[in-house]
Amino acid sequence: MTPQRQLVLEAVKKLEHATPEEICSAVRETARGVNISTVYRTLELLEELGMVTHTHLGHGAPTYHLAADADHVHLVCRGCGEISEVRPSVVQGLVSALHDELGFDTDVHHLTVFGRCRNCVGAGRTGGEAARSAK
Amino acid sequence: MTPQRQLVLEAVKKLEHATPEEICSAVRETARGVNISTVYRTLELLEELGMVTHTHLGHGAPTYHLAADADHVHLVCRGCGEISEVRPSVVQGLVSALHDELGFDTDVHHLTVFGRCRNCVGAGRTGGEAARSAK
DNA sequence: TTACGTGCAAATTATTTGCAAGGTC
DNA sequence: GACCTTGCAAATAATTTGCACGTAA
Repeated sequence: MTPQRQLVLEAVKKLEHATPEEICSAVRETARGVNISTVYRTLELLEELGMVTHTHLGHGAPTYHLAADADHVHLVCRGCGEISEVRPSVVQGLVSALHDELGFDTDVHHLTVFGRCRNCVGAGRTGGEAARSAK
Repeated sequence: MTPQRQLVLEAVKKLEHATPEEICSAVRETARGVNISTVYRTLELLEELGMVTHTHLGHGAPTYHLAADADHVHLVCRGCGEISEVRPSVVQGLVSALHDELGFDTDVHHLTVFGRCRNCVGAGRTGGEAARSAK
C-alpha cells in the first residue's frame, strides 16, 4: 500500500460517486503529481481487492465508491441529473424474483435506476434538459 | 426520413442490443459508404423522436434498440458476459416502491441489472473472467 | 436559393500501454 | 540485483465537430 494508493482510496471514500478524473483532481489537491494513469491502475487494483466498486451513472463515466459504502441503489434523474441513493431493500423483490425464477444472483451494488424524480415528473421535464445542460 | 436513416433504423431493429459501431457495420453490408458519424447523428435523432432507446450494458458501449421492443429489463452476467432479457413485471415491485415512496418515475427501458447467471453462480465465477476474456 | 443531410477529416475525451526511473527488500 | 510502482508520453477507442458538397423543396 503506497502513499498514492492510500490517497486514491481516501479520495474515493470522501467523494463518493467520483469519476477517475475527479478522483485524480481530488488527490492532487493533497499530494502533488499523482498521475491519472496511476489513478486508473489503482482503482483497478482496489476493485480487484474488493475495496471499491464502480457503477455506470449514465453515458460512459464510471463512478467509484467504497465497497463498504456501496450497499445502496443509485437513482439517476434524467430530468435534472440528480443522483440519489436508496436503501437496497426496495429492490429486494427484484432480487428475489430473479433468483427464484432464473437463479440469477444480482449485484445490487452495481445497480442504477434511471427515471425522473418527483420534481421533474411534476415539471414535465422529459430528460433532455439534464443531458443538454450537462454538456 | 432519408435512406440512411431508414437503414440505421432497420439495423437497430434487426440487431437488438447493438452498439453504434455494430450498427454501422450492419448498415454497410447493405448500403455502401454510410459514415459512422451519420450513424451517431441518426441514432441521436431517432432517440429524440422516441423511436429508439439506449442502455449501458457495462463499460462504455451503449447499445440501442427499438423503443417499441424495449419493454424488457436487461440482465448482464458478470461471469460469462451473457445478456438476457426478462419481462418488466419482475421490476414491478421496485417501480411501485420508488414511485410510492419517492415519487420517482422509473425508466424501465433503461434498466440493466448486473450479477451472475445460474451457470456462473454454480461455477463460482466471480466476474473477472468475462471482463478479462472480453478484452 | 435556402435548408437539410451527408461524408470526411480533424478534434475531443476517456482509457490503456510501453518504457525508463526510483524505492524497497 | 530483482521486483514493484510510478510518471510520462504515446497509443487506442469512442464520440463529436467543422466544413464543403449535393439534393430537394
